[in-house]
Amino acid sequence: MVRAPFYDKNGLKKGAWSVEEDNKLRSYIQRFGHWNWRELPKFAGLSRCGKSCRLRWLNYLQPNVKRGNYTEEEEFMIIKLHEELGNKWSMIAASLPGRSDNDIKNHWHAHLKKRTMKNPTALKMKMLSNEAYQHDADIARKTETDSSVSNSPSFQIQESSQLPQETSSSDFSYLSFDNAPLSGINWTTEDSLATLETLEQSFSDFWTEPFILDNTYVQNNYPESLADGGFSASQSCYNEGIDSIYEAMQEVENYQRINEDPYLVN
DNA sequence: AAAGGCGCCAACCGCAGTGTC
DNA sequence: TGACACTGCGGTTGGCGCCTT
Repeated sequence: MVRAPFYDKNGLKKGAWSVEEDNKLRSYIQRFGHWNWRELPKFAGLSRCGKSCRLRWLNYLQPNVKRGNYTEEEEFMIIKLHEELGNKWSMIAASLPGRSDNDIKNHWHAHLKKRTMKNPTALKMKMLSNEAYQHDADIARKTETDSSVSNSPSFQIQESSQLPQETSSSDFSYLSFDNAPLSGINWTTEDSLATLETLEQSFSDFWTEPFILDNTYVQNNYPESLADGGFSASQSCYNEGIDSIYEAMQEVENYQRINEDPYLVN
């Protein structure tokens, strides 16, 4: 599965990471943080280049890294965001907590790309139906009172999470573009709730994370100008993605609602 | 049972953007 | 302001494991 370990001409180790190396890197970063990737391997006692350490940490060793078993919401988000952002894997990853850009990229090439290529119209149709539904829903919402708590997205999300399992799983079939059922996914009420909470969290994180006083995170993910309240090219780049991510969040909410009402989509 | 092909994923590589001197 | 260093991103590759023949 992984490349056999070997040493390059500079004496740097390449290829698969050993458990011992993982432990060294993990314990060093947990203790001291990653202040300088280039220098880090020397201090951590690793014969690796900084890049390799960084990649290993981000894609594998970070405590919050989620592995395998993509939920259908995650897949939907990836498909939707990829349609709007293209191969901006880091942007897509920003809206999927615990998933690395590399992981998402691999999942796209291994699974989702084939599905969308096999039946692109099915995806497009679904997108359009969601947009149409969103439009109707917006109009309906405007007719109701603004003070109603039940109109808040979080309330609706919680409502939809109370759905019986059968209803939820059957209505996700459009994601399976070759008409084969999605395998390995057990859509449960708990999953639904957890995923939606995750999505809410992710959207919330998108706004709040730049201001978290975790110097590691700020140093590596956001330009200082953001924390300073200034403006930069990088900020505009982030802003560019916000709309798409927000739209994708709405799409996910939409099909949760659709699942709630079996008469909306057939 | 063995061989070959394919899928998947960890890891590498090169380039671009940003920061620092 | 230009050169250099560092970091992050996206494309690509190597190779293990599973599946098919």
